[in-house]
Amino acid sequence: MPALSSELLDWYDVHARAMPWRVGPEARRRGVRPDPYRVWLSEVMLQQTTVAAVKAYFERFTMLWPTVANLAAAPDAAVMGEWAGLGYYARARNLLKCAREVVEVHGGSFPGTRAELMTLPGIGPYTASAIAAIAFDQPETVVDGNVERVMSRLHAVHTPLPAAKPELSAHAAGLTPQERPGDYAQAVMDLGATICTPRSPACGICPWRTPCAARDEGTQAELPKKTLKAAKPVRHGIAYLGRRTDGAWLLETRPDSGLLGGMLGWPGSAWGNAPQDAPPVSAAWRDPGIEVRHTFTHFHLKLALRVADLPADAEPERGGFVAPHAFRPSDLPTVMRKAFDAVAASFGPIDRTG
DNA sequence: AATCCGGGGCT
DNA sequence: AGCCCAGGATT
Repeated sequence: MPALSSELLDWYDVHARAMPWRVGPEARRRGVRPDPYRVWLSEVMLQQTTVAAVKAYFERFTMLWPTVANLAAAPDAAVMGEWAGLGYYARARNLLKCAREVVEVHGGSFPGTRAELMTLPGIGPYTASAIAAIAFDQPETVVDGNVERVMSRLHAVHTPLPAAKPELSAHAAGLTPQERPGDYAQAVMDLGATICTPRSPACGICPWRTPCAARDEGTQAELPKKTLKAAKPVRHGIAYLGRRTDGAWLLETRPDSGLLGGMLGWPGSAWGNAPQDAPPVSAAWRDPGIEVRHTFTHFHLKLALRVADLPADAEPERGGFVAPHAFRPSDLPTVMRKAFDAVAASFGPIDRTG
């Protein structure tokens, strides 16, 4: 009887999904090796993010910056703007730090061991193992949400997450083969993404349906168990969308740390239990009667809006003016883009007579 | 160990 | 409307 890993690799040989950053099992057999830069970039983008959401961003980044040296040389604002909409913006800040460290400390080549990769910004236990296994074919064990789910079912682990993490990691490590570790790592994650899904797993076509302990019990849809999460509170705020007579928008780059850190946004109040006025400049602010709703990781936001036409000599206390040709709504994180989309039509044509 | 960080897809 | 996440940094 073949080892469990062999059965999964056989399945992967047939069912591996094509992805822009992936070297499939067939090409690997011909000796093709993945570019560590592309593996790293894709794995960082895939942190807490689905394949469908990542694809367009990956294509755009690799077109603009084909090598890690190209990315390292890019202006911060360009990278943050291209990352806008993908979320978890600390990833983008660490992406640049990491690229520059690879160039300056490692001569432009990613280190090939898990331990060395772990020292780089934005590369933690999961990503270090993924790069070592996929790009450098080292027998490292990859443990992400998919693997935890697959292991909890294969071994019928009823301990709730996150307490079960060590146990699930141990199960995963016990299955990692010495042969084709890169393909195996991707195979387990593909299995979790396509067959061993959170709800309604497709056990009938699963390559591990026979050894699966949860399927024996009929508990596969209940696993992994999780401890209940706290309910999300509602916060309120006000955002100010001001446009000068020459068409320039009043925007600010947010502080490097914290929520939406380093991203472009509309100046506004702090977000708390109740909305409070905090105009960035004295002006005839109007209430368009529109409320933007947005949900972050740990709270719901209800954002009131104010709009104003600002005089040519306006001197705001916060933020700066961005000329119309330099302003791309796609540079904004989603909540800020929602605010723009909600009121953009309420601004009239630009007065070019000054 | 607990908390802080987006956003999209699914049911 | 609530649920699920292809995690890492910070404290």
